[in-house]
Amino acid sequence: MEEKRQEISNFITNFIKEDLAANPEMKIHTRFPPEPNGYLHIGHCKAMAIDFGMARRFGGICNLRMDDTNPAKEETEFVDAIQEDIHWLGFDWEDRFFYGSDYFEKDYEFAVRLIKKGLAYVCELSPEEMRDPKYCGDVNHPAVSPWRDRPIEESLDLFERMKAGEFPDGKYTLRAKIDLASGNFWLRDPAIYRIRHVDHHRQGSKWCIYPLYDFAHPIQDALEGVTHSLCDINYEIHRPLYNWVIENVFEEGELAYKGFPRQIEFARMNLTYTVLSKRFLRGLVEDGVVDGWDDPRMPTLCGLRRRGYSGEAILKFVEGAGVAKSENLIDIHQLEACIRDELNDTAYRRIAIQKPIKVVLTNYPEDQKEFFDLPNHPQKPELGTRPVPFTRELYIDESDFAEVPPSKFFRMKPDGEVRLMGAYLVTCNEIIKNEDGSIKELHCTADLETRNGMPADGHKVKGTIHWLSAENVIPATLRLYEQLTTLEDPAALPEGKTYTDFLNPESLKIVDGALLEANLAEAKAGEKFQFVRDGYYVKDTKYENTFNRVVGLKDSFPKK
RNA sequence: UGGGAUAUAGCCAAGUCGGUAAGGCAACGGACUUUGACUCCGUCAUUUCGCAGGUUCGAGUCCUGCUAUCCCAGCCA
Repeated sequence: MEEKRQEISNFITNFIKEDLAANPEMKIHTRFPPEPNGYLHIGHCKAMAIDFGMARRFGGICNLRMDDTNPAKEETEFVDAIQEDIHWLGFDWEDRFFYGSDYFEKDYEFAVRLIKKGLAYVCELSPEEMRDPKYCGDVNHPAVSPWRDRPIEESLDLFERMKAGEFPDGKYTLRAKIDLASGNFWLRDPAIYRIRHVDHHRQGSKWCIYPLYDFAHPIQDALEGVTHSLCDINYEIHRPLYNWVIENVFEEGELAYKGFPRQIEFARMNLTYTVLSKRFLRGLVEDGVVDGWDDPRMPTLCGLRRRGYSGEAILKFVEGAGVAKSENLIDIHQLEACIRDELNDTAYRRIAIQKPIKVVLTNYPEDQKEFFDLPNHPQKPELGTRPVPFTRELYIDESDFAEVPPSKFFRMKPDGEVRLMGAYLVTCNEIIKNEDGSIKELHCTADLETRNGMPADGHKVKGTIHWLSAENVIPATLRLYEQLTTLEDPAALPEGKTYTDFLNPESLKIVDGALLEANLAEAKAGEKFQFVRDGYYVKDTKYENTFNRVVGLKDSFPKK
């Protein structure tokens, strides 16, 4: 099974195989470079699975690197959360944990090197001017910088003074001298350093100039010995710039392999009904729409974890979705199928009654109590059984009774025989109603000749329902979750609308007054169960006697 | 209109030298069932791989020309 999964090929493995064939000595080295400006969500899992997965598959290694070159956006608090989530998914960077900011000194040296080579210059176009067509050009006209031919010595001096803090934000930039007429805008002398008088979360006030991604990233990759820099397809257009930096910054012998690191891009993953916009998610948290970043409805890893997803199931999903370059919108059913598969195999079965109806067995002695052993898992006897008490007064679920049954209704109905799972066959004789016409209780008689649900004469009984003795219940709260928005394709947001316009008002349904098997009071937070005929639940880590539904037995998301 | 990319079933996706369209999800039948679950069996691209031509004994794979969609002009990553 594991081996088969390893054998699944995609275009990235093919590229790496080629590279390996050309460089038999090469040890595959990748990196996962999240920016610590938020929580990891399921979209990040794809990159993580590819970065760590490729290294694992080819016997190589994968670094973890916090990409923190923009001091204005990054915070220390996210760093720990990111590491925890990666470990939770089962990946490990061993001792190779880095920060992009570790390389600020080197970045600076390399920038100086570029200036000296005449490949970078200090530009003093303001941000506004940079956006002005007069200077930035357009598809048919090249960009212009009046400072492009500034003498090397002058650029060197200005750059040093930029570093020394002599100038305000935005006054100067360092630009790579590449091609102002390129059709690829990222080659039109991109800025590689900017002035920002902002404290960095790790470097404090040491720096007031910071390198930009396009300059810093290839350098980080190269310095760490990364051979394959795998990233999402947005960076495809940046690849020529990535290669330019690698080729022009490093001297002969400074790189482990000629032509490497190599950047390879893949399409990011989109999921139906799942908005991964950080701004939207933050808004939900700030506006109190959800419980926090770990609200079980959130697509964050901590949210999915609290919902009851396992890292294994999420990875299986990501791997099943595949790796390609085409735009995609993956059906959320595919994620659900993965966790349902796992839970069906591992979850202990317990009984929960969402909406109780009292049942009185009129022919069962009031002072009698017996125990039936119910299996913890129908297909796995090795998981054992538990004794479940049975008495004259029981509860069944509202949905298991129909006063006027539709056709093919095999559960409890007037004068119909039904099996109480693992116990007796019973027949409903009488419906006792409240004054308002609602059902107060059902009076039934049990066929006391049956044991463990098998009729003495062997006749077939189609319906089986679950039940709990009135002496064996604890009140509990069930939380049933649906998708946060009603938008099937998050990319198809109608013009002028925001995701908030599509919030699903029924994304959380709280069922109070449910009855659970009393032994569930002792369940540990995070433990998972299947509640008979209802779905898979996990004991909420935040609330007493509260269970979050992970997935229903069938789908929880709407059909088209 | 400049540059970059993508196009195989309802949704993903495999398809190394051209050799006769994997797999998963979803769906639909049916069997089984002490969870209407699970499991099992079957169906689900055959004038077909965005469209149109061409090369070839043979094309999803090669060539030519179209079309559609997405991304790019941050001193974000």
